[in-house]
Amino acid sequence: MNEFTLDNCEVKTDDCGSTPDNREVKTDDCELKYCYKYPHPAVTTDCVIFGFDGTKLQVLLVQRGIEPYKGRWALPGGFLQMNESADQGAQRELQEETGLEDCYVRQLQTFTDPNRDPRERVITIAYYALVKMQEVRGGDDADDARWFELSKVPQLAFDHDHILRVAEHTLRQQIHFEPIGFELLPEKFTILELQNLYEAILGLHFDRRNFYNKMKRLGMLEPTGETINPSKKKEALLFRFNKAKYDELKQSGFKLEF
Amino acid sequence: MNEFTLDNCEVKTDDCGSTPDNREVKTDDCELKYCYKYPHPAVTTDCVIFGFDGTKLQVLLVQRGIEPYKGRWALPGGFLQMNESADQGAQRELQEETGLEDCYVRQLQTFTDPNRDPRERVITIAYYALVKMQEVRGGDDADDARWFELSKVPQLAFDHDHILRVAEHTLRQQIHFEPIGFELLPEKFTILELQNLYEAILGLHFDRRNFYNKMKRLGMLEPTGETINPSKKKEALLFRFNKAKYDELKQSGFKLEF
DNA sequence: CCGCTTTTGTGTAAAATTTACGCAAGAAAA
DNA sequence: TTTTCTTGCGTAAATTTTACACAAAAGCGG
Repeated sequence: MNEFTLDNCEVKTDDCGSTPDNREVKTDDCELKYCYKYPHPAVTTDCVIFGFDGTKLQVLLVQRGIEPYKGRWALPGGFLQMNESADQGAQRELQEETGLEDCYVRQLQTFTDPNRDPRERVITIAYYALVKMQEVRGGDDADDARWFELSKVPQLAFDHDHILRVAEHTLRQQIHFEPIGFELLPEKFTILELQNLYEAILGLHFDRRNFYNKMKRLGMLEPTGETINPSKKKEALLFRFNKAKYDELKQSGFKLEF
Repeated sequence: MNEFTLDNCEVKTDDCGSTPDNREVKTDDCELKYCYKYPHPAVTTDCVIFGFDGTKLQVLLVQRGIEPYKGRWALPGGFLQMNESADQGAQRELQEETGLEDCYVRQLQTFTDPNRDPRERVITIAYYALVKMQEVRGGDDADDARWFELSKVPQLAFDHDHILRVAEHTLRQQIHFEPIGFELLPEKFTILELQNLYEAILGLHFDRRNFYNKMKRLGMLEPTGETINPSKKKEALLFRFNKAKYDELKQSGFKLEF
């Protein structure tokens, strides 16, 4: 608010309770004090949180405690605060849900169907995040949050099924340009885990030896010298992602393909 | 509004004038009748409209008639209506500005910096559109709309410079997966025009003969039999985009690269 | 009309990359 | 001890990309 007036004016009186952290709060006996000449939609952020267990892609969902869609699983999310950007809002939601501070979080798309929420007009700015599952602490409060294998996600609340499909599609596209897969893996990983991840994201199958050769040639994998033995057969080498090498390659204009 | 109540309630009284088509309307003497318990941001859509003149990429801008940023050029846009999706809103803006009905329009990103509008909190859902410049009629009203060569865009209003940069980047990425270039070309075009377009979008230079061979091998160009002679030297063959062939290739899982 | 230059259509050999496998060593299972 | 997995690493053939060559069409200056 400053020297310019807008046709939609906001009028603030005194405070009337804490600001809403999510859509669950339900109080009707309170003054409606934010008034505009024209209707404004409510704005939320929702976040598709992807994880990887070494074999399959997973997504973190929360169970709704109230109507509408009470009992259904949904993407974690909440109302956008007036003093934060949507990026900050999504990061805040993610932190509340997983305890993680610095993750790969990107805006996905904004969903605006006038009827996507049965209560009032709500548009949601959707995000997707890639996290290392191992570092996520369980749900803060009761266990209303759970990882689901991507192929076993139940029907979700609102249009969240649709949002999830868009997120999967975007992840598939994104991996062609950035090595975002590494955001989903622990610091040290085997080639097989890396290949499983790429196969899970792209829905393709690669020849094990060709995948190995290609990764080696790209030079973005750095041997740790350590080995691990999950299969109880031959020992497998552990690698870590060589970010310096990736940045170097990116500068000289290279294209990441699989 | 239905059986579920939300902590933010909307109260409608009688009508108070037409709904706003854009942020330019300025009336202060009118009742503020849309009230919510918590503050709601205003929501607009803005559209980056790309065109191609055969050599350079262009963008359609409008000149602002009022404060803030009066006189500055800006992306065409306006407030989101409560009964339309953002997609419909963007399409409507585009139609008003260019007269075109069926264009390639995609959501770009939502910009939510709390201070991006000096008047009140406004978030904008940005879109980008690809149009055939030849088919665009001049600005409806006075000539407040103009095409700008991408490299000659002046400083824009609000955060529209930033939005434009994001749109350019997205266009560059998008062209790797879909032959969206054809949306920018007239129905019949020469190989040289197509190459100029790809070079303009990607910021690269290709060898003319290799580009020709690659396009030919992909099989998405269909000779029209006609020729054209813009250079006044040798006649150039005119092609059209073979969408059927593209759809066929897409189904068998091919990747578009340049 | 004649050489000269520009523009366009088409090709081809070498370099690089992708694809399809082969092979052997380590370790548990039979 | 033999078999069966799993993993590390290599290599030849097919395909694609890259770097050029060449000639026909057409304007231009003389």
